[in-house]
Amino acid sequence: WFWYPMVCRVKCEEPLSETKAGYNSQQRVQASPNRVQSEHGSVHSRFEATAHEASASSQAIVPVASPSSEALAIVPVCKSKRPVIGQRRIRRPFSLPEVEALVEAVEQLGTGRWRDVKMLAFDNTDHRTYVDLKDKWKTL
DNA sequence: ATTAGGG
DNA sequence: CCCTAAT
Repeated sequence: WFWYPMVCRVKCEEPLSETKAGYNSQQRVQASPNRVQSEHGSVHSRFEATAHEASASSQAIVPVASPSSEALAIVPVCKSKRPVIGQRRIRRPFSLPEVEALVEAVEQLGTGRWRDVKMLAFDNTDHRTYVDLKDKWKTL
């Protein structure tokens, strides 16, 4: 017996139709009601998920009788088809106060310093990352 | 971790 | 919002 190393690069992804197709769609089914969208966590969990997907290749050491070629079959390691942790964040239209805060922050810091903008006007708003602020400015 | 832009 | 090449 040999401990034959096999590297599975099967990415756990859903059909494009379900994931990307449209968070714009009105009928977009909201996240399962059981997962409370606490203002916290949702942001970080997304990052963790991203970091995980980045190295989506999971390795596994599998025992095999002989180094024959047929023993190299690739077997999916991912079980759950839809990891809850990787859920796309729910849509949250910017409120008028948020827009004002963003504008005022940019007036002082200017563009290109979204990290500081976030720190200045959205330091205690977990669901808005500096990338979100940058995107919002783009929209405005 | 941030920036900067396209997806 | 997401994804990600460059920094």
